[in-house]
Amino acid sequence: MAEFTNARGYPIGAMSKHTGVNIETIRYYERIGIMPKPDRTAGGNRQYNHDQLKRLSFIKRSREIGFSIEEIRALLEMVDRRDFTCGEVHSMTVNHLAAVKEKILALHRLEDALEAMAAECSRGDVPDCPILDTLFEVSETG
Amino acid sequence: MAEFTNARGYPIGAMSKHTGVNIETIRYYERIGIMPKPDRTAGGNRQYNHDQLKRLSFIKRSREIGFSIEEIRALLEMVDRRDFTCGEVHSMTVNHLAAVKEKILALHRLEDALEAMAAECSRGDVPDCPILDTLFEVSETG
DNA sequence: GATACGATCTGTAGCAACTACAGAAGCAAG
DNA sequence: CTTGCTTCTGTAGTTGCTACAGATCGTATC
Repeated sequence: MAEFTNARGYPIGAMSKHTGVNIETIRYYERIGIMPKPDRTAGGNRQYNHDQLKRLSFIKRSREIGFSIEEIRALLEMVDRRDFTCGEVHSMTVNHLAAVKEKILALHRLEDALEAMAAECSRGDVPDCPILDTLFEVSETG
Repeated sequence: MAEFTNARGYPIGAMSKHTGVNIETIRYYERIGIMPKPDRTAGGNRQYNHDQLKRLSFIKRSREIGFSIEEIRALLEMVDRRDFTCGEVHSMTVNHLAAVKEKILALHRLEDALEAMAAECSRGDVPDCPILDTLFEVSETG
C-alpha cells in the first residue's frame, strides 16, 4: 500500500495495477477525454492523484456494468458539473437495464434456434447436414 | 419476383433487397473473400446468379445466429470443398451454443447488479446517489 | 558517475464487422 | 438526350480497445 500514499502521486503502472485497467487503455481514456491530463514528472511521466484513481475506478466499474463510453462520459460530465440528481442517474441505469434485458431475450431466442438446429442433426459422418440446409434456404419473403 | 428470374442475373441492389444485407456489406463480403467476385455487365456493374444469392442468404442467417465471419468462412470452405460431415457442423454449432449460454449467464449477473443498484436509489431530486457512490468506491484489493 | 534494466513515452496501425461518405459512371424510362 | 436512380471505387469513420516500434525516464547497483 506504500506506493499509493506516495506524495509524488501514482505512476501509470500503479494506476493500472490498482484498477485492473490496462496501461494503454488509461492513455486511451485520456486521449478521448474521460480521464484528465495528469501532472507530469520533470522527465515527462504521468503522475496521478487519488481523485484520478477514484475516477478511473469509476470508469472500470461502469464498463463492467456494461455502460458505453458515451454513457460514462455523460455520467462523468454530470458529476464534474455537480448538477446531477439521483433521479437522472437512476433513469440512465434503468434504461441500461432495459437494454440488457433485451439482449438477454435476443440471446434466448438464438439459443432456442441453435438448439433446434442441433437437435435435428444426425451428427454422423454423412456429408449432408440439416443445419446447413436450414442456413442455405433462400427466403421467399423478399 | 420477376426480377429474380432475370437471365441476366441480379444487380447488387436486388441481392440486398432479397437478403436484407446492406449493399456496402455485400461488397465488403466480396473484399474479405466470403462472397465470390461476380460477373460484371459491360459497364462494370455486378451481376449475381442464384447460387450467389443462396450463399449470401446463408451468410446472413449465420450472422443472425451469431456466427462470426471467421466461423462462417470455415463453414463455407467446408461446403466449397465438399468435404464436411454433419458431425463437424454439429460440433461447431454446439460450441457456439455454449458461447451463447455463457453470454446469457454474464448478462443475468449484470442484470442482478443493475437491479440492486437501481433498488437502492431514492430516484429523487437530491444531488447524491447511491449508484454513483457504488461506482466511485476504490477497491482495496489492489 | 556509469550502467543496466524495467517503466514509460509518443505515434501509429490493427482488430471485428461493418457503415458512410465523395465523386464519377452506368443504366433504364420518357 | 436528359433525368434520376443505381452502382462504381476508394478511403475513412465507428467502438473500445490492443499492440507494436523506437526512444526516453527513473532508479538501483556497482
